[in-house]
Amino acid sequence: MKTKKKRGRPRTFEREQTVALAMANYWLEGPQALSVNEFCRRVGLPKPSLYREFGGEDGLLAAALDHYWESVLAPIAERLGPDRSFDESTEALLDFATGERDTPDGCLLAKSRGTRNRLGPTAGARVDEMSRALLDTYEAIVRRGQERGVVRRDVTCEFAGRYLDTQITTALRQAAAGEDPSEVRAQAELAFAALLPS
Amino acid sequence: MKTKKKRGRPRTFEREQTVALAMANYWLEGPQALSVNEFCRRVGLPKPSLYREFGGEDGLLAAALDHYWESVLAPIAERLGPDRSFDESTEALLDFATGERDTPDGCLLAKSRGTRNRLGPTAGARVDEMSRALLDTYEAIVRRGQERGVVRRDVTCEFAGRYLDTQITTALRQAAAGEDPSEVRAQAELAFAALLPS
DNA sequence: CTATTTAAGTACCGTCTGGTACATTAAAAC
DNA sequence: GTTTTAATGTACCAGACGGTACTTAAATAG
Repeated sequence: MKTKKKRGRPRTFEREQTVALAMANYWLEGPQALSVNEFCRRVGLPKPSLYREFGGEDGLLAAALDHYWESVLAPIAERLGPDRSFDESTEALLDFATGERDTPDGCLLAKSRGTRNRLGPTAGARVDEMSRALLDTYEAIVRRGQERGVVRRDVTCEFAGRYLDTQITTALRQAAAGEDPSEVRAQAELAFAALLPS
Repeated sequence: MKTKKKRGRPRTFEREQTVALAMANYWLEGPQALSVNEFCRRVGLPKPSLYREFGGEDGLLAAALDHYWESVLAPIAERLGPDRSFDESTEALLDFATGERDTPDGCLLAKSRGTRNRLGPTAGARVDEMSRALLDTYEAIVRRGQERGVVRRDVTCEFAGRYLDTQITTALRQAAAGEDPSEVRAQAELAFAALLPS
């Protein structure tokens, strides 16, 4: 299909770049702390352009979350695949939570989950989907660990998956709050140790 | 000393009652979610009275936090005294975090800590003091547990105290988010198990 | 050329926020 | 009585918020 020329004024709006900027800004400050006004001011974008493209604050955050999933979380989740051991997987998760990075501290999804009930319907639904996908990943990690005998079997993998989720979320929150990464990591490792066979 | 009569119009403002209402409302909704306007509207209090008594939002929250400490946390902390075993202490903490109550879910101090950097100077200082006092309590609980051999000795009691604080804060946050109390309790108990001797 | 279509961007809307000026009221002091 | 003091409460402030009407600009269609 040929891209037939459109009729009106040509678009100068760069959607991808705007979404990336939205992700970076929401990531840095948290969804509740960044206003539409402030974001438009920062990136030099007229508000009507934003509203035409994203429908409003809810749509902008949803687009930012989608981009965050595609560019940050999905690649990490993939690398937690079945060829990795339980220890390697938890190690990788802790690296993400507390490692040195050029990106903001913490996790955009974790910050969004922290204010879940103050999100719009679209962004809220995205958060729920992604949380569900993460939980499934954690559950699979635990299940493989149980099969290989490195995770205790007297808890269900669903429960242990939720426990893993809770502990990682906690570590991400601490990292975002600026706590000492080595302290955060040590506490998380202690929490993970509760999953080992007794 | 005799209470000599004051000169101007007599005061009808009830400070204690207002502080109690402020505590209840901040507890229920979180410090960031309750505006001065909304609070005054709810309790039928003119804003100038509030500003004369508390100086502003910061002072009101600080007063509410003081009241919370005196009426809620200090009585609990006292009951965690040296006559209690480690298990009894953690049990009592979990009861506070997840038990049935007539008060709001979660903990006003925990909610305030979650938004520490958006607090005013006075309320922020109160939060820091109370957090410090809690940490000391947790550390003492761990130390007694170590002395009695029910807590592993290969971690410092400072570190284990911070770990306890992290886990209790997490449980309180989950409870405030409306998660199933038995699930919250089970996860916290698993996390506490990491402190037992191996 | 003119008409039409589409995007860009100024300038505004109503609502809420934390905070306050000021007129009013009720007591004690004289 | 009048004056003085201190509390009350209406009515306001400037600024920020999410969102939008409308003018202007830039392209194609005829």
